[in-house]
Amino acid sequence: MKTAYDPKKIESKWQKKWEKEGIYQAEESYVLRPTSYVKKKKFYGLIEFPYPSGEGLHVGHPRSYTAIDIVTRKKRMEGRNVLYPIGWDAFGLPTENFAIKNKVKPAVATKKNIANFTRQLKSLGFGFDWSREINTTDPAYYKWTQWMFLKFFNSYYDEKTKRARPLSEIKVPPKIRLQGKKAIAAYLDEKRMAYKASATINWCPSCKIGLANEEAQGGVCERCGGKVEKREKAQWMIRITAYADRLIEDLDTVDYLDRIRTQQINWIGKSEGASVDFDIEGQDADKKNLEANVSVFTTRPDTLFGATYLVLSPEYPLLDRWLQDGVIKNARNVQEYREGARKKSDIERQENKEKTGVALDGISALNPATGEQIPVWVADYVLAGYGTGAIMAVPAHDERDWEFAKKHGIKIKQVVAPVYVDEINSPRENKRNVPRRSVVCVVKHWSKDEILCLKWKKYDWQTFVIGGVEAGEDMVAAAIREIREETGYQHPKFVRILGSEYIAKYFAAHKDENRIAQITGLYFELKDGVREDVSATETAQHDAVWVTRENARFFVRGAGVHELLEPLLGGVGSAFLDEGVAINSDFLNSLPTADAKEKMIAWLEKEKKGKHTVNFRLRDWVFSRQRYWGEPIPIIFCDECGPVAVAEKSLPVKLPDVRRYEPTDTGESPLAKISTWVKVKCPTCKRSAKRETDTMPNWAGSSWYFLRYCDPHNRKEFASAKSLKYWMPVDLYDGGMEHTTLHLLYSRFWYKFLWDLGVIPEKCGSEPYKVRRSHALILGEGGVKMSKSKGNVVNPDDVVEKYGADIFRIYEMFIGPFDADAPWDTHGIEGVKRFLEKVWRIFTPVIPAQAGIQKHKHLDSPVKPENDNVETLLNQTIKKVGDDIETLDFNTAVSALMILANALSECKVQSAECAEIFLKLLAPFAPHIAEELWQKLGHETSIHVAEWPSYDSKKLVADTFELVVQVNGKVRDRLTVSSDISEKEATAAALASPKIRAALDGKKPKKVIYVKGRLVSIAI
RNA sequence: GCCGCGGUGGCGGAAUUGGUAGACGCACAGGACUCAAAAUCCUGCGAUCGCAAGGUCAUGAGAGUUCGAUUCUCUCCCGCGGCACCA
Repeated sequence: MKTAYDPKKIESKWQKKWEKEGIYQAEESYVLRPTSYVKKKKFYGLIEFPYPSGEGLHVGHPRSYTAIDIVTRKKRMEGRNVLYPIGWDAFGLPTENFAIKNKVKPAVATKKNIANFTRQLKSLGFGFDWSREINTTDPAYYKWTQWMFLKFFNSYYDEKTKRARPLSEIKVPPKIRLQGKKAIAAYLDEKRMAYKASATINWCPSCKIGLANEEAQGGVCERCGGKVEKREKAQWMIRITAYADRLIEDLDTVDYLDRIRTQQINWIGKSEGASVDFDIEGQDADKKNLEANVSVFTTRPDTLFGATYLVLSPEYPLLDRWLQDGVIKNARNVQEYREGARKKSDIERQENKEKTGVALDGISALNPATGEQIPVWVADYVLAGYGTGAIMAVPAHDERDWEFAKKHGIKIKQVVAPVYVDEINSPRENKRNVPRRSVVCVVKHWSKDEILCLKWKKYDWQTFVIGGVEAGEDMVAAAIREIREETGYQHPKFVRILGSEYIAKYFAAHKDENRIAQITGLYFELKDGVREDVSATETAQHDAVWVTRENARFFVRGAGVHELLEPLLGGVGSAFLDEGVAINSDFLNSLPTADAKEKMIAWLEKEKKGKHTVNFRLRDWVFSRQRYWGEPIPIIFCDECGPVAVAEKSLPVKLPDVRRYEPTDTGESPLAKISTWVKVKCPTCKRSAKRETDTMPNWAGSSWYFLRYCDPHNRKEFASAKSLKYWMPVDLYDGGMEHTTLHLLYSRFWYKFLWDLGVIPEKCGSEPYKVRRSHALILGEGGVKMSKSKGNVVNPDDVVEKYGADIFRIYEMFIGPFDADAPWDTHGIEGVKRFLEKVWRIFTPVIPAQAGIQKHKHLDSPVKPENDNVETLLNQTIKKVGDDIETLDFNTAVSALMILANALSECKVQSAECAEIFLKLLAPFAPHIAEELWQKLGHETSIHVAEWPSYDSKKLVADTFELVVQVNGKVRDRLTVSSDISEKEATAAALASPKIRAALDGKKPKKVIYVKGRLVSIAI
């Protein structure tokens, strides 16, 4: 009797059995069962452990979990010792807010939410190893989070070895040691990896919490979406910036999705340049000469000659002193401006980009290159937090400075590059076959008001191609006139180059098609041969100058000159050109031919006026949260000893069980009110002291959870070295893009730090995750984001209730490419339902007849002879499904299974062998139905520990194939031919075809191309 | 503005190193079975011309390379994501 496919009947049955038998439990690395091998290869698959919110599972969760479930199931079937763990990232705001609203304790709410999540996850049949379940709010877990915080507290970053080291290893300079205990302590405090400092932080007034930079992207709170304010507050900070370089460099050693990689690199924002010291001149109220200098950071030291003023951010520290000492004469204006800037929120600063500022009266700076006195300004377009908080402004070469200078009437001076043209050979020859030396100059147009301007001496110019984005036709005409006069050359050619369209137009007008190719070649030459990163777009947006002349020297004005010309020509210096005359050409000529930036840095270093500097956008990690539901920071403040670490043996510092835990407006943690908890004795001097009352951000617990999974029940260590050596690094980690600059960055940093200290064995490598992939969103029906307010949220419980786990899982895999957003489609899931029903129908009737597993040598031939034989398709499917799982192309893997099922459904009789293979391929995707049918086939052990099928590579190709015959690229005929057909035979067959003969129409083929196994292409 | 990704039927999406564009699924239409419905099965399904055989046009637009381009190159347009007064 046929029974209908009823997921409800089978799914919970198998879920219970699998759990009871523990088939998904990872084997310990060191406890070996008699049946397993000593060197069983491991596979560590990881998903981001969920935050157990009150809302329960979202349909987005299973997309990630099913994907990694499929991969790990395949690995298990391939004989790997698989670790696919699960746990809870349970500290944090949403639970706390939920608890406040519903008047329950966060711990209680968490427990309830976890129970609900557990039920939901189990109903989906994931192969998680529940015996390793962890929970960040469990004191046995956060004990180690606190322990690690103390590692940060008690370590410093050794710049020489580029590694974090224990603070005990630091060598305190004798000078400081002589100053006594306090000085030593202060010295050490400054070096700590975790340090408390007063800083301007992002404060969310609605969450009443300080946020890390990463959590306040775009000036908006990551949690509630509200506007973020600036607040001055003493905060625990973690020195992630020390690792900025390594966090970029080591990306080369791992396999991350490209966009994850670039996003991290962007976020860290490395830029290389120089710091330049400007001497400041001025007098204080007592007419005493000021002795001060302002250091700035610039990525364009080569434009130093063009620096015509200096700008300080409103928060610049020296300003306070100068205002106090009466150095600044217009103190009132300056103070007013600073107040105004301080009040502005980040958003206001972003929205209103008009450049405001105040000149500092009574102060000037000296340009170290020109020796010129330049004004000093305060303006809020300079950010306090980046670089030194001050800049040198080069209005001729920086848009922002340009805008500011124009508005406030500040002098603008260009840096001009003289160019030697004899360094490059032309790719083409002139009419007399003499190799012509030529040069291509691409000059960025830096403002709308200025036009590219050429200065030339009396040279014998032959050809010019000149143009400018903003240059009008009249400008070109004027330039032609000028060049005629100057050179006496009567027929210079000018083209306004804006891209190939313009080139084509120009030369089409002159009926000179040859030239088009030449010009196009020019661009290729520029791109491929000279400088790769001059993109086509860039080329089009720049003015181009093309000059063919030997030993010519000319000057080109405009920003970007050096960048673009240097690598091309190799011989450029920097000089400051005023009114067309190179004032400082002596300096220029004294420089060797090398990169202008480097030359300038070398000069600065020689003159002790600056040095090579690298700057990062990344800031230190703000680690304090003024909320209750987080790990207490295990620090005690003592009036005598300062911040003191809680003794290791006293960990964990448990969260006190309290009645009231609402946040406060004062910026203090609710814990501060619990005096019985706050008052403690100083661990060092035993005097009365106070606990730190801030808690950690929820990124803390998630920064190392993957390590705990390796050895989750260890009471002596966060994980044993042995287990870490075996399991780490994670082989495959999937998570959301939204964590790229948060959790992913933090945890990489955290891991590197522990690795530096050696608490993670060297052998594990410096990166925690070998492969990082990212799933995309599941959108609501119609392609909009799912949200409660739109009422388009799909609840996984409902889907499981209606369709069962297997259909749900396959649907989510089939919905589209794993890394592309896809809308939920209520009809689409019906198709998957039909597929599994079909699978059920195909295999149930045959099974009773063949119980006991007989191997059938020959697979039954399909009903329809024109179908390829099933054996080939079977082998192709084994390959396809296996390969697709490796590359996470689940949608096409499911499609391949459907194709095979469709073919099998046309067979009159099914063989057990074929059924077994099909079910094994299906098992990772739909574990329940595969297991049910598998056991009906007579197996007693689970299909999920059965061996993954292998394919016969000889049987991937069918006996015959359809040979396509093209004439001039168009398909004219298709012939069914034997797979081992030779080129000669194929060509002959093609030419013999009547349709082809008709298409040839008596003409003789010029060329015949044969592509093996595919086509014959005839050109006439 | 900068960086990254993408643009293919009514829809989600396939297409190996350039080699039959539209696999698989959905929706839709017609048919078989049925008293009927559901389920299932069969057929069709990019546009256009044609009774048909077959032809022509089609992968955001325009060009280029090629016997042959969704794929490679160039330009332009549009969408998404990230960063953004980062010097």
